[in-house]
Amino acid sequence: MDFKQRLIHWYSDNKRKLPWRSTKNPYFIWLSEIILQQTQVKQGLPYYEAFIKQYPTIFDLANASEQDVLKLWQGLGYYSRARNLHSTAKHIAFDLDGKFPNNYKDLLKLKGVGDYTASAIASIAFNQVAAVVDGNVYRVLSRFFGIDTPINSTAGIKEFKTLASSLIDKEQPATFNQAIMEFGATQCKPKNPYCIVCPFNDRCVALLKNLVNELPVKLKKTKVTTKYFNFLVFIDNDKNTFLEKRIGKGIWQNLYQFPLIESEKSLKVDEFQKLNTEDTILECTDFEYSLYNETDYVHKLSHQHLHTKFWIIEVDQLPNSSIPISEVKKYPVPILIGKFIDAFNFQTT
DNA sequence: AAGGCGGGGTC
DNA sequence: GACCCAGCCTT
Repeated sequence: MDFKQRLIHWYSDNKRKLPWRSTKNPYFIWLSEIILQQTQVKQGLPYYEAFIKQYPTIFDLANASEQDVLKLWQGLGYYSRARNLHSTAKHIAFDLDGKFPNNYKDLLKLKGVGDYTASAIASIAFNQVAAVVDGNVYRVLSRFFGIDTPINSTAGIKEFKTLASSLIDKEQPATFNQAIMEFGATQCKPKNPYCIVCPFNDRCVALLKNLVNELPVKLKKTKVTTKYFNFLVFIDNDKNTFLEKRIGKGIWQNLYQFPLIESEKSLKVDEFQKLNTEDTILECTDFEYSLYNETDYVHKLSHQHLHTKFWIIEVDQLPNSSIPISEVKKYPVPILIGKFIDAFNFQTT
């Protein structure tokens, strides 16, 4: 049997039952693919279920507010996916009259849809012969063929795309694509792959040359920067607080947070007080504050380690731009803020 | 071509 | 700790 035959045979025996595998609805396929970008099935699954329940059609999603979409996306990360998802839903619903693009070329034009996702939707929903290359495919092919071209180099991206395109089963592209990804996810894993029972262990170059742990090759490592965040949790006598919307280009765009002061280092209580006195950040003159967490909570992102302090600031009355504490949970917030809200008992204040 | 963008899981 | 995950976008 050749590669594709043996792979598809393995898939028929070992595939997981996943909800997006029992539909050809391009809206559902698209939704699942966006959710699964850089996200493991286990983590994305509950979000997929929540989205199809809340937004059964692309028109439901298009008619929602971005804030509501972000709220449902809360905790999944890479929030540009949610913003692009909503934007593209509106585009398809209103500009394209609800007609989902049905080929690789047109799918690629959609915001948030790159080569991988366009290939996935084209093959799975429309049976087009378009090879997917995701992290799983890079790993499977680099090991099976013993290719050490860095997978994130321009040459590597091109080489693996060409290779996958030459291997894909033209009679069943949807099955082939899902099979090779499933194989990479559950069998040819990054660490401790199941080579002993692998259907390819008679001719996997990496296994035969003892290079399984060396492949695939990836360039560079991400440099992590450390930042110091001070969130100001205002509370007034009427149980109001402040939230601000994050704008600009950085992390958590369009999500909400307690007013933030970034500092060069972790602030002690007197340093925080000095900062406020000098900069008159707190316009209210009559207030009491306390530090919620004595030791920084360290929130780790891929590129940033956020050393975070929450300062509780009690005042008599906040301006009209404040919101009732009871409404805080309506706003999409970073998981860091969400965990604080859950842990901090507003009622006792 | 390089860097930014989340949060969770594994080893 | 380091690395990975059904990648994409901007510069």
